[in-house]
Amino acid sequence: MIESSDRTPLARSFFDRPVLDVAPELLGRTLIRMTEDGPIELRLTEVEAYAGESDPGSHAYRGRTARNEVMFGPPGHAYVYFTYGMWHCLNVVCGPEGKASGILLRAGEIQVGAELTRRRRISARHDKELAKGPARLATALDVDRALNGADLCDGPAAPLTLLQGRPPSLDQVRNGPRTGVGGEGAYHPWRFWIEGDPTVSPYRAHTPRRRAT
DNA sequence: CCTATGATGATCT
DNA sequence: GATCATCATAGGT
Repeated sequence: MIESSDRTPLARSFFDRPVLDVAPELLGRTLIRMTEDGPIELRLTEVEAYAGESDPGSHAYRGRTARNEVMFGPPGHAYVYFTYGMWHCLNVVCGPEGKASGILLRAGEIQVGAELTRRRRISARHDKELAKGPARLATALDVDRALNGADLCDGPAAPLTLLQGRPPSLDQVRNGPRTGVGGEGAYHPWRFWIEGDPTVSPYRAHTPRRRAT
């Protein structure tokens, strides 16, 4: 009974709520990535909410574009973007359809398939670093823009699925400012993590780029 | 442990 | 042309 419940994908209605309600409840959930070499399972320990057109930190702040259109679509799908010329990041769309949103999956603990992730994460010195940071998480799970728009509620055989997992007790959930997000009005305490978990990434304040010479 | 910096390209102005 | 929801590395403490 408990076993079968653990393998149940999160219902789409779980995501069809405001991001700030969904984000803390994603902690402890299991993300399954089905690869050609086998499944990888990760327990989410850190996420960050982006509230769409009203949020200066959000990719959707300036309205709908080709890149961010998935953020405006139905909840329970993946929004994947490419950044800094090298990295991918994975978000979950939630909220009512038509209202842009995203929750950045920032870190997690690899529970199944660690040997598959180590191939892509050569520089990780400890397994706790395999998915410690959003681009590391995407790299470990072999996520790129081919998965942009993927349905996360389609069952464990799909390329990407969110399961119910093992949520932490509420007194272990913390929140604080978002990492690396700058700009006027962008400072909201919308980063959520499991306190004391060794896979949570270190906080980094936003630092403006130096101008090119 | 820490901070500073270069890598690399899509996106938007 | 500037910005960007980042990471790995080098070198100092």
